[in-house]
Amino acid sequence: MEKASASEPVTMATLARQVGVHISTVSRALQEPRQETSNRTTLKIRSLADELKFQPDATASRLRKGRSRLIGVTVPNLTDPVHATTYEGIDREALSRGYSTMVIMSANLEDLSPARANSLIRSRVEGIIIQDTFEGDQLPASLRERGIPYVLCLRKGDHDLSVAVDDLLGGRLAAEHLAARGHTDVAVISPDSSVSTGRDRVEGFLEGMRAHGVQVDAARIVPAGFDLASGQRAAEAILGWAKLPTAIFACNDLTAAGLMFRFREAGVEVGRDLALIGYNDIEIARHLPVPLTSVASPLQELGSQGVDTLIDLIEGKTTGPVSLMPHLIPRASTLSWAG
Amino acid sequence: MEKASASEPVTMATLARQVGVHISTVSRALQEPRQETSNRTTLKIRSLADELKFQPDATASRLRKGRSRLIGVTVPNLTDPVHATTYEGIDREALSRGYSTMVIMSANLEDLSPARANSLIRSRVEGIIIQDTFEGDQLPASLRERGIPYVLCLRKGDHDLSVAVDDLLGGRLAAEHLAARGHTDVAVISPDSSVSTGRDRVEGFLEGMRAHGVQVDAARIVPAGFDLASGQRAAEAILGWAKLPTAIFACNDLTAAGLMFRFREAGVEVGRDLALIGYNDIEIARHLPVPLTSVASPLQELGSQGVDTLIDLIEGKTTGPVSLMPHLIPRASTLSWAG
DNA sequence: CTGAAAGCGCTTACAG
DNA sequence: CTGAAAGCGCTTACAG
Repeated sequence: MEKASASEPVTMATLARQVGVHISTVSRALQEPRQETSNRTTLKIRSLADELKFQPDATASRLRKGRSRLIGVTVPNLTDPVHATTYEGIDREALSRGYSTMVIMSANLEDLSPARANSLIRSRVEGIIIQDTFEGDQLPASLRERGIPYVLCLRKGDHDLSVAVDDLLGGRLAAEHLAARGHTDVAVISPDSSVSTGRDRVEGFLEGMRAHGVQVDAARIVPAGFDLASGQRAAEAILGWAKLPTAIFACNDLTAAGLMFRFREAGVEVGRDLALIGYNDIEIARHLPVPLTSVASPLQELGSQGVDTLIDLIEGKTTGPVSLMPHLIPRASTLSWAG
Repeated sequence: MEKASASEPVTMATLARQVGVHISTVSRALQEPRQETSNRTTLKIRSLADELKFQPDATASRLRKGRSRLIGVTVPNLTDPVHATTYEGIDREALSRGYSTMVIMSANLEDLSPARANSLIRSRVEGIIIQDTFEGDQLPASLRERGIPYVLCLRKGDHDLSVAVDDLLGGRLAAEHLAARGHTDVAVISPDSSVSTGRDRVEGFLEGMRAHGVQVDAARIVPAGFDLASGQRAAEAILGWAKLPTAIFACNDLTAAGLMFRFREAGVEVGRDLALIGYNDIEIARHLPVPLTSVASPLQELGSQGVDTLIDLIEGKTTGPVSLMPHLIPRASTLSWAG
């Protein structure tokens, strides 16, 4: 509650004065990583720095070195556990590589124009991980033009280096799982088609079903978002159909949970009456009343590879896109269907 | 993919040279907020800045001004929607007040010592919002000693300015709701008692029940965490009791969901066989198979008040602690109990 | 209004 | 090893 009287901030000049050396000597003594030494001056400087709890001004150091060791991250929001988990992976890896991260939630901004990176650019981040790209996004081109290294993470773009899960494969895995269980009348919940994850999962699924001789009727593709409420609305729509499908691929775990909950209200038991597959295998999936079969994405890993790729770019190393493998985790929501 | 040839970065010096004026004139012309003007030089500078997509180096500006306009935030993690939502509220308000935020996830750090704020201090944040404090936390004292303004948000501490929901009241609301429905045999799921939210909710609840003449047996207080899995474990434990309670206060929505799911597996239907109350009213609460009665916390509001309070502190204004009111949202999980 | 100078707190070649 | 100087990109009192 009480605020210490704002005493003069401790700078290297303070330490220099008190030890009686030149400021450049202080700077050298405190250089990270610290070398083992028995130099008395160095030791004296370090112990005084500890005592006064000196923290060097990163602002000044960045300015002088021309390197911020800062990575910018743009996310749509952090309340979606998919984005939060990926960002956690990014931050953890960035820390271990000696970088800090700065995150921008585009949900908190007025518009999604390239301007959403401006505050990051002003902070002179060395590169940007774009986790919130969408169809028609101008940001990547704008960064390319300015020579700022960037990587798309989670979602892909048409002409940009991306670190993502192979969502086409994920969709196919879901299709194969259902096809192998004899499902031919299936529906797909298609989340926001302006982002690659939604599009690819649906496409991979349709392709996978086709490979098994099943053509999914366009009328059985239901548009939705990435959340619970839209899953419930989708269930509502499906309940109005003349005939229920025997299986549904939801492209997203929260959406799947919404479907499951709404169906149950209507007396349709997922697993028994209807097979259901989610996507990402977030924590809740395995804990739902009927444990949810889901295509697991290695999200933490995704974030950490995103950082590694970006740092390669920053350091001028050659790198390529990264595509991580999803895998399907079968659970009761697809296993107890009678057929 | 291709990286633009890293052309010379555009600085104010670049603009000055091209327009043929002194750099200080450029600085003045680009000062925010921009004044309307018809000064030709100013207009020329601004249009060149736009053309070259000049973004002033905030690092340099911060150093010179001695103000970073940066707020640090420490959170335990961001995968918990409670913390993510609060942080979103913080970031939104900070933006609208002209500040940026920098977040530290303590889950990504080796230890929780006061050192978790060091990178924020090195970045010269003007103040810190501590969202992850716990019993015995040394960080607040350490910041006080250094004269760095800070506010506890969400969780409270013993001697620190905090912006929090009145969790004692929240616990009491839950107790009153249950007592009014005739429950006398109740259990409490007590999350991590090293954080104030857990302690206060339990204490308020016990007090509220006592006010209605109900003494909760210590054996009916079950320790747990803030997540689904620990709710399921708690349900497991309760299912082993000789007699089930008629109502449970879970202190957390995810924990409540875990209880609900595990009970259902065991044939115990929440709402019908057992009343259940969660806390925070996160999105999932209303969407659960049995909609969950929950004590709603205004988390976005909490974050935004946290920022306002911190900025008051930074600007040397007098402020006091903020306590926001929770309110109970009754749903089926407590309404259909037969009594 | 504009220019010239000083300085924010560091780091780093360059001498000694 | 240490000191002295220059400079990173800004901003801001001070002159003119």
